[in-house]
Amino acid sequence: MSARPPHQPHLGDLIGAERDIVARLAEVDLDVDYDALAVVSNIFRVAAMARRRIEQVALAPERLSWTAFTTLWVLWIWGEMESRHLAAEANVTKGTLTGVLDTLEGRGLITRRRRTSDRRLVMVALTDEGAEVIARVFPNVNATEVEVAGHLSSRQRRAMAGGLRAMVRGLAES
Amino acid sequence: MSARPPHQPHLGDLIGAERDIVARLAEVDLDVDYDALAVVSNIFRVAAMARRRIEQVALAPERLSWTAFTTLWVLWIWGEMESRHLAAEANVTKGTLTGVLDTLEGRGLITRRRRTSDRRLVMVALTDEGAEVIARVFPNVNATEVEVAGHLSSRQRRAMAGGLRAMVRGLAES
DNA sequence: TATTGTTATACTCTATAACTATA
DNA sequence: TATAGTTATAGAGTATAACAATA
Repeated sequence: MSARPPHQPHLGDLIGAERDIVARLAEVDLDVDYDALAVVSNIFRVAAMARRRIEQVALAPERLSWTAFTTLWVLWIWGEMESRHLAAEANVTKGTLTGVLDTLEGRGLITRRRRTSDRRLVMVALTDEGAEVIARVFPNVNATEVEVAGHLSSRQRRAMAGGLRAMVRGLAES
Repeated sequence: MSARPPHQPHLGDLIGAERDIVARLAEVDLDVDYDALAVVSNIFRVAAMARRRIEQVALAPERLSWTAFTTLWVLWIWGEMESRHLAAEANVTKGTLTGVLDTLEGRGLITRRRRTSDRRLVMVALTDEGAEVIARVFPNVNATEVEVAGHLSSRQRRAMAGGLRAMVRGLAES
């Protein structure tokens, strides 16, 4: 039982929140996997906090949306790429990608060209200015990532990275 | 150097992707914290995959959006609550919450009532039907969480949960 | 017939800010 | 003056489906 009065939820008191959840779910007599709940719900918490911070600190000053940044990043790392692969990498539908590419093309950051061998395909590449933008933005993104992961010991960081990779691999298969 | 030909990115080959990133960032001669990059970017990956799966498996059949589910969940755990606290818990702005509550109220899942002591405040609570819905939906959400976290050993799960809590606490303070 | 990219529709969520009613 | 909730606006993302061009 929590000593905290009702109508005043935890608001950042994570351990207290988790205790409340256990107590409440015991009341309603449901069979719950609390370890899985803790892992997944805290991944959502960290992801939301980190994304918000990156958007405010690194992306908003450059007027880049999250997806626009991801798109530039993928093109920066892997170079010119078919549109369908770019959509898969950036984790957006092809419809969404069309809109994002329209915006980035209008701002002169990417180019599109039809493939001659298969004229259904569109190749997307960074322009010089697009490369300049992502090279300027990424260090600020990484600095925010350092801030986020900096609350871990280096041992914790390694364990986290390993566990996350295992989850990504497992989810990609199933 | 990767043996993978250009124009065929990794698409699920996580280790290969991370190797490509290291190689490419060395080329452009930027000082990068790869540990922080790996932790944060893989948190985003797992969060996106898990959220998509939960939405498809558990929420879509009940016609609940992610935020609507979160709202019902918070009310289920902590009971009747001031609207401003509910917004903070559900991680949405008060404007967004107004819209979500309109929808849920229209479907008879929650109620709103003005506080008489301070008539600026609105108290939000589950209806009986709202409690039935969340009690029916949550086990399916938790089952998906088990699927997501099930790719970890129990030792990894504990390490993950601990690390994530440390990050949440650290981010909440700074 | 199947695939790629584009277009269209409808919905959800976001940030921001103005507005009201209350305190 | 400050606060809580509502309303309004514009933008970004989603799913779904229809469509034209191409294979």
